[in-house]
Amino acid sequence: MKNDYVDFALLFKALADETRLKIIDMLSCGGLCACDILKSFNITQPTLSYHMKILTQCGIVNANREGAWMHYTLNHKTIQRISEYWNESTSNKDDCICNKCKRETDSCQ
Amino acid sequence: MKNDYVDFALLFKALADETRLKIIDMLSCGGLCACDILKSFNITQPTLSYHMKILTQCGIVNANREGAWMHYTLNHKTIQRISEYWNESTSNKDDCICNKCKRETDSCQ
DNA sequence: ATATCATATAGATGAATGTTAATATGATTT
DNA sequence: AAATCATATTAACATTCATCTATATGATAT
Repeated sequence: MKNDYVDFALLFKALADETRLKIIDMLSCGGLCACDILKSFNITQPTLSYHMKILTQCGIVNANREGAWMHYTLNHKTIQRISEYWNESTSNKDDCICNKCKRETDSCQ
Repeated sequence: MKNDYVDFALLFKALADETRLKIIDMLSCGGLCACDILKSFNITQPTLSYHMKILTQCGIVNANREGAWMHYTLNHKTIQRISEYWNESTSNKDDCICNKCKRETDSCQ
């Protein structure tokens, strides 16, 4: 349970940047290579590389080398997990953590 | 369009922290006051106040003073907006930004 | 009005983040 | 094997973030 918070905080951290949100949007109807993505931004190539690393390491984006190019696609499994987490975490549920907190004060660490 | 990225980056930034994710989870089946939330964490009262400010300022959490207490609830409108943004941004769409980028190279700033 | 309880603000601090220039690595072409 | 194109890594830097202690404010109870 606590691990969930850590894991998803990491995923949301990857989404907490305009550049990366735009990259995700750009990948939504198919893959692109780094050089194509770069054209749409006023950032240097190392900066893009840094952002792509964040997106790939947390599993939101897949990276595939195609010769000299890196081809990036969205990882829809992770995208779905984020969606599900958000829906579940923000909706009423029987085994809610808040009930637990009311019962046993120290159990929510 | 660009504003969307900035706005949602701010919302995801608010979600990019374990403590705040847990607070959201705790509020999911009803409201709580700050002092009750505080009991579940090993943080000081000012630190909690800081986190609540981040969550309320971006509109994810509602704050209502009830006498000496602050009563916090989830703002389901914002929560829904986040859900919709994520679904739309990560799914295929006709007017996708990537098509735009392919047509006119400089139009994606 | 004073004391107490609940919350907010200010200032300080160490750690993490986003960026760049410079350089390295990896793949393709000549 | 040398040159070139595409991408990654390193080191440095300014900025932002999460946290604390100390203090202030706001509300209730005595």
